[in-house]
Amino acid sequence: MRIITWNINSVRARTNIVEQLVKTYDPDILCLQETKVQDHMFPTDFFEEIGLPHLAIHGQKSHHGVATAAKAPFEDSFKIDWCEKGDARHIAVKIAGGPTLHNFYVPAGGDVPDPEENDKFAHKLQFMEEMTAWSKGLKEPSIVVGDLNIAPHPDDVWDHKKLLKVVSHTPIETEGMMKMIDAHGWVDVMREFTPLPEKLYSWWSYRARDWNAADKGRRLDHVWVSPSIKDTAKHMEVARDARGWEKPSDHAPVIVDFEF
Amino acid sequence: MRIITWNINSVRARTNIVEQLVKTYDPDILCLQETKVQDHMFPTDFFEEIGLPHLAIHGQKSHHGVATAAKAPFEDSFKIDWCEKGDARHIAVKIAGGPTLHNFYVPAGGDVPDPEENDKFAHKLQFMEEMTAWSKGLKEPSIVVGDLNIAPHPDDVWDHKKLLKVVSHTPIETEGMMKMIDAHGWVDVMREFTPLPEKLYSWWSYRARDWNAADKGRRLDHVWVSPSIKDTAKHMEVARDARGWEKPSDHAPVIVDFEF
DNA sequence: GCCCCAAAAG
DNA sequence: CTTTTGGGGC
Repeated sequence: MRIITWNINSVRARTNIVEQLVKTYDPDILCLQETKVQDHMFPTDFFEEIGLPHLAIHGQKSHHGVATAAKAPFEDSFKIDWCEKGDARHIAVKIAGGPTLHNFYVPAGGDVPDPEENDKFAHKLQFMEEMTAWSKGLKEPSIVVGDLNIAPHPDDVWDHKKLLKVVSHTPIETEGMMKMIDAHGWVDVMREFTPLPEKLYSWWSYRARDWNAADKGRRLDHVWVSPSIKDTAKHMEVARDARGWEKPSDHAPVIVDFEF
Repeated sequence: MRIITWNINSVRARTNIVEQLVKTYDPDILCLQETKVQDHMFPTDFFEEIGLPHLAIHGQKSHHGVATAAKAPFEDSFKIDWCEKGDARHIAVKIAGGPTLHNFYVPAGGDVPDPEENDKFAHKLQFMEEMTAWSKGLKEPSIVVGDLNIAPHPDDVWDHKKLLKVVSHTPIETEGMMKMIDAHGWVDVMREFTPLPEKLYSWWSYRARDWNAADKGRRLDHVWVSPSIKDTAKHMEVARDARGWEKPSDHAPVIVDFEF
């Protein structure tokens, strides 16, 4: 079973590359973030046409929004309202004969890494705290995927020192993420297959002139599994080629194959 | 010598179909209206690549804008500032070994066909008056092309009666256009090749569900020549197919072949 | 409908 | 750099 997670940066503006991803990498389940579309305007017909007719979507106008699309029906699906903000940042599905799959879009956190001065950063930290508490209490085997907007390790960014004061790689965020991982014993699947200290990125800014040559990337996207199902993950790759497709997202898809 | 006039509704948003037009219909001179781009941002490289490297452009930010592109150099080019508004609505070129070619974008005129209530309609009427006076004084053989935003004859619109109170087909506009034609003795080339009462359109609204089947068109685009060079026009067609291309303009190109 | 622009957001 | 929105224009 192949699961792909991808921050698509508007699903309606990028049906072309979603189709290209599905044709090229053939996911069984596709988890999207930043769909930027209300549920009643979601392109359901398109997902049917590309062979992923089963949808669990949680969207809002303009911002955020997540969607999980699959070849086969889910046993169940539900949303969690993190920070009681009504934001569309999470959707969970129960995979038939498999674990529960949580699709997250964690707040980016704005520019200033100070919760006193920047409400968006405070929101990001509170979101992580709630995820940490939730991780601690979580009993059933689960998968967390999505854009968590934090690159936790020095080798998850192109320049550790330069990024220590840049939101996504500040100590309060990276240490918070490690606490969240410890709270459940989450297994960082990407790093199981590409161990430290190898560089590993999933995001390259639109603003860079030549993103590929400059390679100033960050690993903002993640796939975590409960320790009890660690060995079900058989393969991982970052589909870096998709970052170079026509009208790309600034994120690359992360692909993981499981055997449940 | 093939001349094509086309309201392109943003030249930068439609380089694809400009290329398709050039490949399909191979104009020697292409006159565009509503280029919507300042001169320093005009896609000159693109026009070089498609074989029309010689440019006379008159643009402004956001609105209006005309451009005349050709395979061969012009002998001269100049602009006229109609109504002293500084609008980019005209560019003229002297064709080597041929007449002077005037490329116009006449004001659309807003919604309410009353010059007292609607400044845009007053502007349109004043523009026509200035063009009429200019036509009267014009000595050298000339060609006028462009989006004149008036469909003068009953068979230039899909429903004459329904459009009598709709800007582009009101009596004050259609009669004004006939006066302008008389002022110079302009020969309406499109109607030489497709005589009344045959229906002839060059524009179909974006808002129509199925523009082709409904066929609620108007002839807003024109090609006129001085009476002395009437017989140099050898062929005319409206490239209606272009209205159905990918991301179309709401206007179709008008093609005229000349032998100077 | 579809273009432009200006803001806000990433 | 790229997306969204809402307003203006046609």
